[in-house]
Amino acid sequence: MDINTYSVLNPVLKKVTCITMANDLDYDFSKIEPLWQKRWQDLGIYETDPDDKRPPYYVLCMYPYPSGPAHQGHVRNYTLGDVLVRYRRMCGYAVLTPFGFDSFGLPAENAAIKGGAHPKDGTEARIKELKSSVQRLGAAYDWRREIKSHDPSYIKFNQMIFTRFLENDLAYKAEAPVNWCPGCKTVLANEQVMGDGTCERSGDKVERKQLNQWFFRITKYAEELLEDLDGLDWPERVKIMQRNWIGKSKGATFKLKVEQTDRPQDTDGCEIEVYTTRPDTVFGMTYAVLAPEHPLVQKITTAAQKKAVDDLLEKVSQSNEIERLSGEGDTTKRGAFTGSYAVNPFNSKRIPIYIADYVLMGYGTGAIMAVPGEDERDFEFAKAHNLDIIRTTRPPEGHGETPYPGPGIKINSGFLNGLDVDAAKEKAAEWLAEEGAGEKSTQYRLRDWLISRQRYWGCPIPVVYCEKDGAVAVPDEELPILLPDDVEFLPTGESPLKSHRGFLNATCPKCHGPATRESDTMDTFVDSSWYYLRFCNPWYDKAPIDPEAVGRFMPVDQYIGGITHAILHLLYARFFMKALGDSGLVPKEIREPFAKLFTQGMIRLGGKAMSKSKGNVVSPDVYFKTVGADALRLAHLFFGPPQDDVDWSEQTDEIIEGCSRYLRKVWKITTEKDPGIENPSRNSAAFDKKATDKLQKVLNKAVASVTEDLEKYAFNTAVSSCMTLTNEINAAKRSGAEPTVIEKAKDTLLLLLAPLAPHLSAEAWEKRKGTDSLLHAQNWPKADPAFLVDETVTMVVQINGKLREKIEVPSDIDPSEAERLAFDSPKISDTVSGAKIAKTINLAPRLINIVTAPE
RNA sequence: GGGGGCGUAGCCCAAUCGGCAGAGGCAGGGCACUUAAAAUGCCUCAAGUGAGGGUUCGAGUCCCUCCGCCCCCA
Repeated sequence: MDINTYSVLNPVLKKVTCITMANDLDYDFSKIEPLWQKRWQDLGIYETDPDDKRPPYYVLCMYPYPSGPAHQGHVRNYTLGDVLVRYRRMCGYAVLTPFGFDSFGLPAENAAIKGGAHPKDGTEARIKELKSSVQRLGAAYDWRREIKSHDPSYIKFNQMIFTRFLENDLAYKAEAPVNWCPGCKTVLANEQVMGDGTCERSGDKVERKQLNQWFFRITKYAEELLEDLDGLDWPERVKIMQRNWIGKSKGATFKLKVEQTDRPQDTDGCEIEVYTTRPDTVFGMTYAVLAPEHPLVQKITTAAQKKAVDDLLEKVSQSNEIERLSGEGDTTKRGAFTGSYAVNPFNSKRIPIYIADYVLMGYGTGAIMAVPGEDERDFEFAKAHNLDIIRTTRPPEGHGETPYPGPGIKINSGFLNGLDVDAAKEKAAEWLAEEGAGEKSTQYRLRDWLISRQRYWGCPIPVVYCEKDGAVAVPDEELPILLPDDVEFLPTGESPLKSHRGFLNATCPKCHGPATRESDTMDTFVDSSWYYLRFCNPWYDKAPIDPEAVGRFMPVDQYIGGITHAILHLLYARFFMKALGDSGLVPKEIREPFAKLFTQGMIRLGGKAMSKSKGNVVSPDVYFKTVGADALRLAHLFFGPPQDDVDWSEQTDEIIEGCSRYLRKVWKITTEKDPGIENPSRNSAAFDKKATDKLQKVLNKAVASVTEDLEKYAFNTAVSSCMTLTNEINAAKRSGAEPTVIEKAKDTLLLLLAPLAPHLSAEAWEKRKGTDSLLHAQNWPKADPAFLVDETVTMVVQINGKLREKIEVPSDIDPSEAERLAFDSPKISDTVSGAKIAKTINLAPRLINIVTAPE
């Protein structure tokens, strides 16, 4: 036996961790693991074809961005997926287990700007690294199906989908405010804007700017996206996040006439449409507020107020939404009077019109009626600007001066007086409809999906602009539009496509005149919104998606990924499923892509999620070398419930070492020669019956509980059950249990470990059964129910809920007999004698609780 | 500010429907093996469940309040 100590310098913990291991010459994981990885690949046992007769089962881990070698977050994700793949395969399913790379995206381009490799070369190198760590982990994939977003064929079909969306009015171009960094001269995604409103790269103050951009009409599906959540087997918190994101609210819209301006000729007949979720509070409206971006602002601002309004507009243009809605800062400086008034249609009262930063143009109508008596923010604003405050709901006793948004009886509300809030909402909406002044209205917070990116490393949007025909889609036969390779990456912030003549010069498909190509590329969320469909048949060349293969494999039976994608990716993919169906690209019946979702917990280090961008990555490589992939995988499963976060620390290294130790123990037990088997002269009568029975019981219970645990993804307890069985095999050997049963227990242990520690169990199995028998092609073991029930159980006897006695009773004991036994036992009879018994809770054979009556 | 989650031995975590607080691991202690150590095997130690209140015959589990940590939205 060799002993090696490896020193591991953990760059973030700034600490040297020693991993000590003994190399049992037989269990040489560094040889076994690559060998089995190659064998599974060569045998193709995880390759599934459409004509497979077994029932299909689609397991998918989220499409990773190739950021280089894997880190522990990847390890966890692919380990969870692989356990399910191998388990379902042993249960008799034709498992579809593809893998691919979300290979477009900003980091590769930023690296090129900083003087690194061309995004294409850099990305391909990163893919190689990630793929190699994933393969070294031993996760089973059908690599024939590999997809990369930047493959010309994927680009072609991505562009085709865009064209179909354009034809079906699901894609359109419009002006939209974007985050603009004046330093980088580029548009930023929301997540690139820091909390204080500065650019994450240059630190410049981010501005809002209007740009003409491409959108996908996801709002068309707002209601369906909301309703279909109910039928999904997803974590409730993800569904809640999506519901909140879609943000459905019911209310009413109505118009306020604008009056008393200093330019009546401009504003005559001018109206402001407002949206409210509380039409019952209309009589409490004491002012109205427009968003600073509202088109009527300039028109209704009087000469006297112009300076105040312009100052506010200037201030607002420099702040982002988070600042605007945060409620911090001096409220008096966050709004300005326009000098004009509006008329409340309910009571014909004249109210002042303000503009304020807390009203956003993108939500509702961009204008609100302000009810400071019932709304916190309106209240603050009214106080600061000395505006009237009228209550319209009677607050509970002792509520004080503050606004009261809750339920109650309407007051100060004309014809709504005396009604409760809900009835008043209805009645106010009815009144609006009768008067023709407004109507009931449902609003969604969800906005259309802006897919334009002023960047190089993404899928080009297949459109050309022609002086005569305007924006024209590139015909399918001219696709793909590929990115030119001969570009320079300069830190100007401008996409190199914008100045690449060869790329920009195009011919209009309609008039064949000169045209300019669109230089924006697509958001990478587009690529990841349909890759799971392409996986069903990645060889299909007639269309982006093979409807037949999709019909067979979709929806994804188990989708696995991080909670970080709870909103955007999952919502976009759900939208795509519906939009692709309505565009005729997939069968219309499949409306949801992911039947079941599992969100794994984060791996954290230094309080942050482990990721390359945060610079706190711990590579699995050192563990592959020191303890092997199986031990690392087992530890990831054993850390705790897979949905919980894990803090990477010295403790995790200790757990990994413990798992390594455990696997060496398994190897020793399952591969050693047992003398009992070799010596046929010993007959079964000589063996310890009790120890044999005990092993049978533990063995079958382990099968039952591991199966149950795998079904509910309690991998930590599944590992624990395997450890219990292992310990029991050792105990059974010591106490002389029947060798045939011991050998059966060893076989079973390997079967149970097959999904969890695949390499070791496969090798040990082969040593036991010969090269013709492949562990991972075996059937999943079944527990014999005869061994799952115990003949006797320990019955607990309580007095007033406190444990007083334990009695061993037959498990099928008659309840009255059990009660008699309980009362007859000395400890109980001593305590209870003389006391009055109020009642007895009889849960024989598990528990009896005797409740005494107070004296 | 709103929404969601978590809190059990020194540590990571178990605990079906509310029914004996402990399955497993790490660390600690002891024993065996060894010239010795490592490795291995066996044995052993440990909290009353963040705090307070409520419901109940019985609460880690259900309800309320508070504390601490994390995530999402604003």
